Formats: sequence, structure tokens, C-alpha cells
Amino acid sequence: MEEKLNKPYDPKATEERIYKLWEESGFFNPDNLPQSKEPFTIIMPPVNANGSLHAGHGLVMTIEDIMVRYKRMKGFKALWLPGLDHAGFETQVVYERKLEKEGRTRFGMDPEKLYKEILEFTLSNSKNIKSQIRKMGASCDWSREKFTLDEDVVKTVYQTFKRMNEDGLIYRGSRIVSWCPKHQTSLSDLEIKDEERTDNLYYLKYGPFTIATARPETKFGDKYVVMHPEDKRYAEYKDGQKINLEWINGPITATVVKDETIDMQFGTGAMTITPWHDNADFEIAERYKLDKEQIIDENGKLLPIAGEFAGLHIKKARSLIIEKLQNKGLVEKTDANYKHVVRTCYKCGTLIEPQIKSQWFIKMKPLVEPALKIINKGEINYIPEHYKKITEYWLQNIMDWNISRQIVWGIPIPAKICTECGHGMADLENKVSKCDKCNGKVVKDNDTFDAWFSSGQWPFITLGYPSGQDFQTFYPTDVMETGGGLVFFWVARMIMLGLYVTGKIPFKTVYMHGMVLDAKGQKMSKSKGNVIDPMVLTDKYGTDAFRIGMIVGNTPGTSLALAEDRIKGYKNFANKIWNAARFVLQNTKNFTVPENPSYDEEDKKSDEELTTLLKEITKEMDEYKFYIVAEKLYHYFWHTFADIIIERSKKKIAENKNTDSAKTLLLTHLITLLKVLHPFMPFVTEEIWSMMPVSPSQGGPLKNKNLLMVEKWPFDHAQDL
RNA sequence: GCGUCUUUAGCUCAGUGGCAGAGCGUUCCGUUCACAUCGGAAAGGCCGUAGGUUCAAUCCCUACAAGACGCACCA
Repeated sequence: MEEKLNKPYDPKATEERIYKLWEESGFFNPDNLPQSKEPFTIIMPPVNANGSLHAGHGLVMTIEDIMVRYKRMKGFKALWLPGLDHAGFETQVVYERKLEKEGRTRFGMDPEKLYKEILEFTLSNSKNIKSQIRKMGASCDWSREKFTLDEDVVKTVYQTFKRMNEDGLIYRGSRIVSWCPKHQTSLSDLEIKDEERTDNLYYLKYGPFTIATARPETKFGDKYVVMHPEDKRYAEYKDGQKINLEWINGPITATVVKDETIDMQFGTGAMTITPWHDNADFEIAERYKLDKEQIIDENGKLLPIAGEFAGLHIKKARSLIIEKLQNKGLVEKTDANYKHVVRTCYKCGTLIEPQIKSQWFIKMKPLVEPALKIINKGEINYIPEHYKKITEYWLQNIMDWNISRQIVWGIPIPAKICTECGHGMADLENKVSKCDKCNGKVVKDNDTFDAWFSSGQWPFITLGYPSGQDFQTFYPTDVMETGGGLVFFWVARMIMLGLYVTGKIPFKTVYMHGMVLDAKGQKMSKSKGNVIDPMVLTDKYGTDAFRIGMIVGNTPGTSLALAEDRIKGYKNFANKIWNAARFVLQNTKNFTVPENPSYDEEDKKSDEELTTLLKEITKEMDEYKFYIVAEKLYHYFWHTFADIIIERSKKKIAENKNTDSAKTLLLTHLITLLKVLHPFMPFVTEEIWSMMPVSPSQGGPLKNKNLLMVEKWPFDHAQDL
């Protein structure tokens, strides 16, 4: 044992061996925990299987591991269920880039072949991810690991789809969706990035009106001119009035529409609408049952309605159209400094082209109401609290959810579509062969589900809903810990779907961590080149240093500037613990802690101080205030235990005065501190623990020894009462 | 435009209705004795601005400013 206690602590010689020890012990699996009482459950946010762990994952793994290790030591039947995410669109985009590099493209590829290739790609990457999760020290139960495309996951998702369909919560509708012309799929609001741009705003003559537009290339089919009913400038024009006028490709007849949503202050207060390619215009057209016409195809090219411009890409067409309008004398003026926000694909930056598409939608209202009710009642504890307000605000303004994606990498939607009337029917067993509305021919729906639809069901799916034993034992789960950015897209949806499917909340507490930024407080991004790889840091400073460095002072919901120096400082701390332990062990050889230890006065005081600390931090652990516990432990260990208690003991040992008191205090303090530090710095503490002598015949310091990870947390509030 | 958060030491951040805290960094001193990945000491802050509540405000309230993030169909 002594040979192992070399001078500096060496994480590289330790971590892999210790993790193996834990894993082989079986204690990651709550079924194997000794004397466990109530369950404590965390479902790991499924990690994108296609890449590597990033700094944010490092924080996730650390926080969740702290929670689960703490509860395990407190005697709970602690389950942390790991998962991997096929990450539908994300992964497909990564794979498409790979194809591009190889000079291939997914378009025209056999979908089955493409799916197989992506699956292979994902599975080979997932090994990497899993070893990185292990590297972080995550004490999750690998025997319960789930992948978002596992057979039973798909089965449950289908059941939910079917049930929602039967309950009338799902409809297939021709609605305007956000279409990425590059990736050839519709996207959810999450997958869209707003970008501020300065463009030309053209003032065009439209008969007696002047209309302002930034997108003249969409205007071919515009035959409605809309204005506010109270706009005095246009009082002479009546709702429904027809006006003949000269337009881009010749004379047309326009119809006047009066609508209150028009902003009289903007432009000229009059506008024409393009319902097929604009959300607002679509809404207006829906309200008044106006015609809708497609102008731009799925690739971003103009359709025959554009006349001589047909087949041109809209990017090229704009200037040509303006040129023609100018020649016709229809351009009144151009404002070159028009600042506005455009919507782009968050992956490729391509301008989103709204299109009307037939897709599956979920009616959100009936799902929102019960969710709002329970959130309002405070049945879900939000940390930090203001996320509750944010959630309520969002839920009150929610729109129906488009769950269809035109990509292969995902769970296929089990449905048939009528080729004649467009009606869609859920078809889990592949039995539907005729349209149940018009008796027409049907084809299989080729779309896949939005990955959030399945991950929104994650807490109960992973636990084997509806009949699994785990579902009975571990659901509702205790904590959902994830990034603040996912509060709507994932957390709110899990609450709604959890309530809908199981009738119960999916988790009692939502813990949201902030973003991990670079040392200067900038968002990390590949293009900026400021991405910090957690694996580089753990390799350099050790996982324990990385973990506690991510935690100290990092309050929930607040972003964290990750400076390397910060981690470096905690490497020194790991070493400090190591050396203090060496001192204690070397100086207490052949010493036995007496049954009823008696301390001298100052040692007694120190012993009481530790109890006070334990009381405080246990309360703070229960309140999820890890940032303060970590700091207190750091401080106490270094500046009280090492600087005061150890220094004091040196004198006593040298003078051979009150040595029993000193040695007892050293050992009991070390044992206790190792335990409470363990959730934060599991490797170094477990390693030292393995070297603590067991002397059963002499009654101490440890009568028998388990792994530190399943030792009892040294303070219990219940005893305190 | 709406919403949420932030503003405290050079940097990153805790914190409390009653002389302002930590880590890192800086300066000075110290190498046998667990650890130089160390020890000892020190410097350093009108707690964003302006009002208000209070015996007392960095903390509570109001306005403003700056920044971050989220939401939104302004053509």
C-alpha cells in the first residue's frame, strides 16, 4: 500500500482502474445496492451519439453524478439511466456533410441504404461517447442504457402516436412550415436561427397603391392587397373591391382585403400577400379563405407562374425582377438600409423558405392546459425558480407542433397517405390499404418523426412504460437536469407528453444549468475556434479537478466561463487531498481509534466544527446548492484540516503530547471528508479510501470497508431531530 | 417589440437588511520536517447610475444605463 502512495497524485494511474472497480462492483445498478430504501431517479439527457462530449456535457455528467452519488450514499435506491440520442436532423446534417466531402449526395440515394450507412456511422461513434462518459466518472447504470431508436422506444412512440390520433390530438394539415431548401426538410422552431440583416426594401407601384417589400421575387402571384380597416388613406377602397392593374408580367385583377393585423405605421400601410411563402400572409389567407398559390419550389427556384423567370433560383431572380419593374416604371423608391430579421436554417445558414406542406401536427392546447395547471400549482420544482415563469409564458403562447420531417434518419411515421384526397391515417400494423374517407389509393408516409417527439417521451419510455417493473418503481423520476436552452423544446414537452401518456408528472424537480462559455465569456463555436474539449482538460488535470472546477461557484442557470487556470487550481487541490492523506496514514500507523474517543479541548472543538459543517452541507446538498458545498469543502479541507488540524497534530506528535486525541481526530476527519468529497471528486477519494487500513480485530478505524461510493453519508438530518 | 437574467476586487464569481467574501492573478518573505501542485504575509472594492422605503440598503421598491439570453409573421 505504501508504494502506491507516491508523492504527487497521478490521475492517469488511477481513474481507469477505479472506474472499472466501480463498474464491476455492480453498484451502478440500484438493484444491487445494499439496504436501499426509496428510489431516486435521474434520466440522463440522451447524448448525441454522433460526436464527442463537449464542455456542456462535462457539466451535465458532473452535476448528475454528484446528485446520484450523494443519494446513493444516503441510502437511496439510486438510478441514473444513461441514454444516447440518434439526434435525427443533427446527425443527418453531419452525415450529409461527410457525403458531400466524398462527392456524394443523399438525394436520389436509396433511403434504406442511407439509413443503414448513418446507423453504422452513429454506432461506431457511440462507442467513443460512452467511453468519454465513463472518463467523466459517471456512475450511471449501463445495464439500463437506452438508445432513441431502440425497438421498444419505437414501439412506445407508435402507441403514443396512435393514441393521440384516436383522441383527436393529431391532424394532418396543409399548413405553412419552415422549409430548408438545402436540407429538403421542414424544421421546428428550435431549428431556426434568427439573423439580423440589412437588405433593400423596395417600394413598388401596385395599381393605385404603393407596397413595400423586401422579397419582390415572391410577388408574382400576389392578387390581394391588404390594409387596416381604419386606415384613412385607403378609406375610399372597400373590402372586396376589385382593381385592375399592371403587374410584373402583365395586367392582373387585385382584390382589396381589410385586416386589423396590418401595421399602419410600416411602409405605406398597404401590402400584398403571398400566403404560400409567408407565415403572416398564410394566416390572413386562412382567415378570409383566400387563394394560395405556390411561387417557389422546394429547391428555391421559381415556378412557371413567374413567366420568363421560371426556373431561376430566387437568389438570382431578385435583381432581374427589380430591373424589369424599373423598366416598367413600377419601382417608386428603394430603401437600402432596411434592417430586419430573417429566418435561417441553424445548421447551414440557408434562408428558410416557408412552404405550405401536408404534415402531421399536434394540437397543443389540450396538452398545455393540464401542464400549466400542475406547473401553476408548483408540483414541479424549478431550479432556478424563474424558469417556471418562462415556461408558463411559453406555454400560453404555444403553436401547434409540426412533427413531420422529410429525412430518413429517424423513427418512421407509421401512417398511410391517400394519394387522392391527401388524407392521412395512422397505421401501426401496416394494414390500411384504402383511404377511409374517399376510398382512394394510399401510400406509405415517407416522413420521420421530429426527434423531439420521441425524446419528449423519454422519462417513461426508458423506464419501460407501461408494464415494466422499473416504471412502477422509478416513475415519476426525481430530477431532470439539463441545459437552460432546452426548457421549452424538451422539458416542457416532456411534461406535457408525460402527463398525457402516464397521467403523472415525469419528474419532480427540474434543474437547469447554464451555458459553458470560453474563458472570455464567449459562446464556444467551431467557427470561432474557441471550443474547449473537456477530454483535453481531464487528461491534463485529472477528472476530479475538472469536475470540482466546473462546480465551485457555478450557480444553476448562470453561465460559466471555463478558464483553464480554474481547473488547474483544482488539480492542486486533488494533490492536496492526496498529500494530506499520506500524512495521516503515515502518522497513524498501528494506531487504533478507541471505542469512545476522548479529545483534548482544541480537538474537541474541531470535531464539533466538522459536525456543524456536515449539518450545513447536507442541507445544502438537499437544496441542490452544490456550488456552495464544493466551495465549503475545498475551504475546510485546505484551510482548516490541512493548515490547522494537521499542523497542530505535528506538534503533538513531536512532543508526544495528547497524541491519541490528535491521531483520532486526523483519522476521523479524513474518513469523513473523503466521504463528503466523494460525489465531487470520486476518483481521488476512492483511491485513498482503498488504502485506508482495516483492522477488524482492533475495532477501527474501519471495521469493514466497502467501496467509498456505497459508504454511508456521514450526516443524517433525521438523527438530528 | 415582448420576456427573463446579469451588473460586487485586475479576472471568474459567491453572499447578507447591521464594520464587504472566495478562487485565480499580483507583491513581499520562506527550500530538511505530507504537499513548491507548498507555507506565511500583504496590497486591492463609493457592491452599474439616480431616486425611494428603513434607525440602518450592496441586499427591498421605482426609474435609467450597459450586457447576455430567449420569444415574436411587422410586409
